[in-house]
Amino acid sequence: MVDCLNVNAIRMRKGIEQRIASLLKDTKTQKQLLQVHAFYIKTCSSHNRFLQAKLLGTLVSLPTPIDLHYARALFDSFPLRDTFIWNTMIRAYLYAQNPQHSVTLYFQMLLHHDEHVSVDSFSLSLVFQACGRLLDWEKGTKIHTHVLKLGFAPDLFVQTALIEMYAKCGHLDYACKVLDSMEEPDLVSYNVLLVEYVRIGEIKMAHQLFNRMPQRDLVSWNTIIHGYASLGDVGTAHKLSHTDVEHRQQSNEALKLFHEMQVANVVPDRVTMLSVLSVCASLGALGMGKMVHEYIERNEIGIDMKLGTSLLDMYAKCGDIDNALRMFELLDHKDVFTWSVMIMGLANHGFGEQALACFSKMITEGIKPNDVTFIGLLSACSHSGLVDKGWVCFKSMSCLYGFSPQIEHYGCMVDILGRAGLLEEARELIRTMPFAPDAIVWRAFLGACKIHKNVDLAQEATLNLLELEPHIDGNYLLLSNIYSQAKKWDRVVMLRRSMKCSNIQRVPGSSSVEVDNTVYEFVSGDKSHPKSLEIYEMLEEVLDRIQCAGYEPLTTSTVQDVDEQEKQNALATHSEKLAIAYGLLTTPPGSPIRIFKNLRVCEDCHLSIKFISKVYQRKIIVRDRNRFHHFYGGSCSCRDYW
DNA sequence: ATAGGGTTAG
Repeated sequence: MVDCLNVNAIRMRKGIEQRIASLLKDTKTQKQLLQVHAFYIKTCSSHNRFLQAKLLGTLVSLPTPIDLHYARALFDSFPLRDTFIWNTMIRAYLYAQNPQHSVTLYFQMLLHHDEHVSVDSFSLSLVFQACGRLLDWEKGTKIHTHVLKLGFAPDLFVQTALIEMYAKCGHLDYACKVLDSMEEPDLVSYNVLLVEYVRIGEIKMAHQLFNRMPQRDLVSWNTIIHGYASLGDVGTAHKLSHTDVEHRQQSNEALKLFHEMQVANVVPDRVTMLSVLSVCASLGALGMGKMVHEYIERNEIGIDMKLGTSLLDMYAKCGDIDNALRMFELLDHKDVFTWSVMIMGLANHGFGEQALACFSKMITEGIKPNDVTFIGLLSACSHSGLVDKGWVCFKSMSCLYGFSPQIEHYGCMVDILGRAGLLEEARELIRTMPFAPDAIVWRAFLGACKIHKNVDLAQEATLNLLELEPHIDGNYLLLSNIYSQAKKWDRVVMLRRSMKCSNIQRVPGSSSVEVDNTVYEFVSGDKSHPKSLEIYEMLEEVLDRIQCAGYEPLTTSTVQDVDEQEKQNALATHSEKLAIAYGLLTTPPGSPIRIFKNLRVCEDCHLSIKFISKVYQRKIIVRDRNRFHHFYGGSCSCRDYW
């Protein structure tokens, strides 16, 4: 009789345990887990280590962020904790962005060997990941000695974690040593090192490693392509002070690798698409970007938030703001990235009011802005001349949203004020802001001095700018422009001379135009195109026709004191005019022409493109260094405010 | 159990 009861009790208990285990399998949120936990406490009179481990393990593996206090309470409530449970808690801290606690717990674990808890290869690889994230090389090295003492040196996962730890802490040499010492490194061991090379921008080292890898998988290809793509992006690579040409080379290398990857029969996925789209965005290659979009649709790669944001960004940066807006509307889920990209896109196209409206809508929908969102907003105000609204944004940033403005935000404000002609106010802001002004701030101010023809303020700004960036030709040219506007030719000559003395190379202005998915590039006076003759004939026709319509060359925007005819000749063959002539020649009437210029458009080109858009009835979209100009029917979307 | 992804001033 007694035996029979026991058997039934055991059966029942087993049934409940199975029920709990299967409930845990379907647990998706912390709330659900709390319910299962409550059920466990109510029904399981005795402790079950297996189920406890499962409870904690499920909690830690939830796709949503978890409450670490609850996880820890769960962990502390277990009377007997085995290695697996300890490891799970270490993992919980690691995943919840609290690696410091992972390390602490690891050391506590070492002290608990009386409970027959012993560190294993899982504990070690987790704690190395934690050290890596903390950049704590000293602890990492110390724990490295545990590996040797405990005999885990040959473990593949431990070795891989060691590589990552050393690499993240900046000791690439040690990381390489570990890799070289491995008898059978697998793909992941190589990939973690590859990722770290790319992260620190060591693309050459990354590529060398990539070349000597015994095999390459999707992650390897995506990593190296991403490496080139991110270096090719002017925004991120500025810190590394690469030139435009280098950016372009890196972008093209990314595209080349994308091609090689397909030749190697590795099927690109959404991650690959993100890199390729960012390359299209930075090159301004709309045709290529559209092809990527089609590829995504054809291969049924779902457009999630990240991919959608990337597509949106590509369209905006390639000048196709309509498709950018369409993409934005199509997305069901938008986060602060998506909204910020849209705001920035509208800002760069000169749609200031729409950018502000977009921000309001974002707030209504409960999305919290971040510091980047405010860069977009302020830049919208600056491109559209919205001074008061700019101040409101700037002030609301700290008052309403709790951000303290960074130098980028001050830079935008300086630009807003300066462009609007409030030079003294801009100068005062530079003086009082809590940052030492950087080159970008001075350049913005100097640009404003140029627009408003203030030689005195320009001079002071230039001294500061040249101290910070003595090797950038554009800085000299900016001042040279200001001098020549004021007809101070002796100063212009002086500047030229000092440029020559310092051996500063001029970056030539160049413009490109995409025809049939091929990008053609022109420099000023370019005769290298096979159809050069036709292009110049076209250009002559264009100049004739716009002159009939009232265009007069703005020779004041030339930088040399030569005679009027020479000035006109120099202006007439500016790269953007050549690119447009080629566009008119090769694209069907009525179709839009998209031009990309590496520098800012000069005033004469801006004026003549307005006329061309009217005479030839074309939409002409120009992306210059700063923003987009949409020319149509004789006027420009910037309303001459740039 | 370890590896890869989207926004940033002119």
